[in-house]
Amino acid sequence: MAQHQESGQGVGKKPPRGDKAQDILDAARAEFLARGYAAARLDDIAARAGVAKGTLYLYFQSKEDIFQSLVRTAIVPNLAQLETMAEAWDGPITPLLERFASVALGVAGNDKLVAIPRLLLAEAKTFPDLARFYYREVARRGIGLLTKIIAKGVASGEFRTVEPLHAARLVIAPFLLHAMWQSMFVEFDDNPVDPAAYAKTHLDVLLNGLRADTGSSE
Amino acid sequence: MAQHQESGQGVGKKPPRGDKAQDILDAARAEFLARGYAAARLDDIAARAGVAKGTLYLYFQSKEDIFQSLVRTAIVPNLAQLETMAEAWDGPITPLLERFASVALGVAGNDKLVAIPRLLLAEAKTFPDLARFYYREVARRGIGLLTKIIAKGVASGEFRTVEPLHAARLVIAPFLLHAMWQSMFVEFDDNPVDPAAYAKTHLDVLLNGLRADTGSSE
DNA sequence: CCAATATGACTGACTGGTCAGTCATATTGG
DNA sequence: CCAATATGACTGACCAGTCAGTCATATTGG
Repeated sequence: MAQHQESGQGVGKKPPRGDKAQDILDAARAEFLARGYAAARLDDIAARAGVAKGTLYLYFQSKEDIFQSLVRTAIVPNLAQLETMAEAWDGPITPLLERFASVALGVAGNDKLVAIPRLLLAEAKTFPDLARFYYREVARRGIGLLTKIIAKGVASGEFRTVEPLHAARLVIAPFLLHAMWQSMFVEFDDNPVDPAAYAKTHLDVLLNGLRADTGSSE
Repeated sequence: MAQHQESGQGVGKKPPRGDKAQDILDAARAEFLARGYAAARLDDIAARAGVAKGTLYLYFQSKEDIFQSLVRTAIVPNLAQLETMAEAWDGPITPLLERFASVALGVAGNDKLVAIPRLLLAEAKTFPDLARFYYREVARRGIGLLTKIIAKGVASGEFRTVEPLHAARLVIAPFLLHAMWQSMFVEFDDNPVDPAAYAKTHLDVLLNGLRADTGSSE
């Protein structure tokens, strides 16, 4: 019974196959997200992906391998793009940070993108290799990028003297909080914040706090 | 079935053993923390607590009940204390926020305290009741407290006009980021930040950003 | 052009191990 | 001596991973 076939529907000829591996990863993300790594069942992942359980093993070695693939493909692809943009940037830093914030706002509100770090947070102890990978490819890289940008702003006198590594964290922390809050509490959060307005307040306060114009001591 | 009760428990005589329920909860926290809820084994929890598996069921109904008890006893007890302090506070808001920050710094660096929200973040979808409980008793309450404080600062003219709910989040976000970063990456973080210095930079930038003295527009 | 044959992607019933929860028995202390 | 408390071997459900079999499609050769 049962076959598949995506034949008929065809977008053109009849590619007998969409990318099954990708279907499986999408299904896996949804299941892992909903139940956690340990509690997610391969039967459910297979069902959601529209394949039989055995098929999973044609594309992946094990449940763990599926999880790993998921994490490895989740390196926000924007990161490289942001790096290039930052590299080329010439004028004042403030608008560059504003660009960053709008990207961050999009990421923080996108459940698919937030899902991976959230899972990894829960499973970091179980998959130290993955945690290390994520640290290197995403966390350290992202913070490093921001650190350089802030340092440039400090050097140019646009910002007052702060430890750039600290300030870099201050830039993204509010987005992280927002993402976590969302994913835990959406369903029953009375008095939810408007993400765009929140981001605006954040940047407003942060930039005002970083700006060199106050004669503040210290 | 099953009943528990901590009857005698006496602090007096010579309890050959302290409060077993508490021992079990401590052991459970450690195991849940290390492996996640689903992967933690009751056998291990029992072993770590120094009791037999059956004993767990004299004190708790089920694995889920243990987890729930853990979360319910984790309401940072400081919260009530902070609420009282804030209530009574009279002078300028800035030093009050500094007090808060130092408490937050302690919490963010304490693995035992961070463990619970981290677990809950992973399991929120599986235990919506617990998530709601935590939202009401910790998250909303904590944010509410900070919101009121900020609002007072805005009303008094100490801070410029900002949405207090947003600013409240800005206060704690960097501590959350720190806690998450720690628990995921400690083992291989080259270039770790000094928590106290980081907190200092945070407050410095935030307060400078909130202060009403800049003639800045907006 | 159309059998006959070959291929391998895909299936899903099955197995073997794991673990939450039970309960008959043992221990403790009043 | 008998509750109350504690034990740990046991059971039944559950699920990751396997593998013998199916069938749609491709290839061959008549």
